[in-house]
Amino acid sequence: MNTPTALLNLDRQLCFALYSSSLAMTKAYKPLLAELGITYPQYLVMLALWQNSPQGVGELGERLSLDSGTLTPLAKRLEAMGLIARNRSAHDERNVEISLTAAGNRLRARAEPIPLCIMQLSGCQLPQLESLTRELKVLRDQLVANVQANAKTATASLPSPPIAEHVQGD
Amino acid sequence: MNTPTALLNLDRQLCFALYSSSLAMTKAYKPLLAELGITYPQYLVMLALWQNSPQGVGELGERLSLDSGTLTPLAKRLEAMGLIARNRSAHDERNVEISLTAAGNRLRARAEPIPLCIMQLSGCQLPQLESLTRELKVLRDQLVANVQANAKTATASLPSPPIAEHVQGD
DNA sequence: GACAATTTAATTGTGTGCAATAGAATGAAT
DNA sequence: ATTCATTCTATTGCACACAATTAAATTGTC
Repeated sequence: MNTPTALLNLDRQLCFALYSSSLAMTKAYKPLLAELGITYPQYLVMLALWQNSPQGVGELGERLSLDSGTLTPLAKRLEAMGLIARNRSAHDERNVEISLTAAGNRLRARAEPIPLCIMQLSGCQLPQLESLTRELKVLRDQLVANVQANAKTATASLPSPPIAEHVQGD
Repeated sequence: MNTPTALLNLDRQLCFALYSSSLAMTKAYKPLLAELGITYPQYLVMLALWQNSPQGVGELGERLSLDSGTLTPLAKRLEAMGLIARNRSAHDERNVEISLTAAGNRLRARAEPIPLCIMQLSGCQLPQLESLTRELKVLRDQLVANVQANAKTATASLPSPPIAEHVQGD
């Protein structure tokens, strides 16, 4: 038997390391955000709004790489909590502008200690976190760009297998 | 105005870098996995099974850090596709053993070119990917361990704010 | 001004993730 | 043997993610 699984080893997959550490990160935030009454994706939306308050749904989606199918219900929940307001733009009625309410602004103060809590939970020093963050952003941008490019040229992604149906069982 | 947002800047958040690159990775896999007829989490389950075929639901959940609420319906879909079988253990009827079917085994051959495709899409060299994978696993394990420990000692997570309600608006 | 093409958000449907609960099986103590 | 706590998987309910479709508003062209 050859070693066909070597490259498919779960622990070698960058994708799984990403996936599992992202889920672990979400779980680390959960109790902290529970005190603010919001979820992790809602927190990301609030972060984006704290930086730039009236922001269109499309803009926000671009920033967070989420589409309207995700953002619309999420924003409605934040609106129901009174943290944000949603209003059609006066200039272009197709756009929905999302803005912080007073309560949404106040929440920022309560969120400020969170980054330090997370840094402690991560067990890393700041420079290490920053370097990892930088590397991940480069990876993300590469993936987005290359996947985009591949989708345009379309067609060939996986090399079509040589119809090899005679595979030895384990 | 002080600079309270500095640490809350979205682009400085490791959490967001993780989150967005993990989503980008999922999107990179999607067209490749579509040819196999499976989703990304289903692919992770198959990776785990290709390494070790009869595996209990609990074992699998531990390996992938997913709970039964996620795994049960996912496994049922893989079963409906004929890629795996689910059987109660003879020794302990509480355990459900998940094993690859012949079709599940055959699928491995078609999955083998995937890692190289992803490596190309990531725009990185192998050593770089390996080092990033290693760093992420360390981070994940740190988070899991520390969050676990914190949950046990319970109570204090966020420092209770000094009831500061007088926040200047933007 | 009418109208086709485009842009934008919302809706619908499927598949995760996960907390909380339920329900069955096991093992230990009586 | 019965009871009780424990250990498993399954179910339920809620909140994402995202593809595909719909619907409304705008722009460009005539």
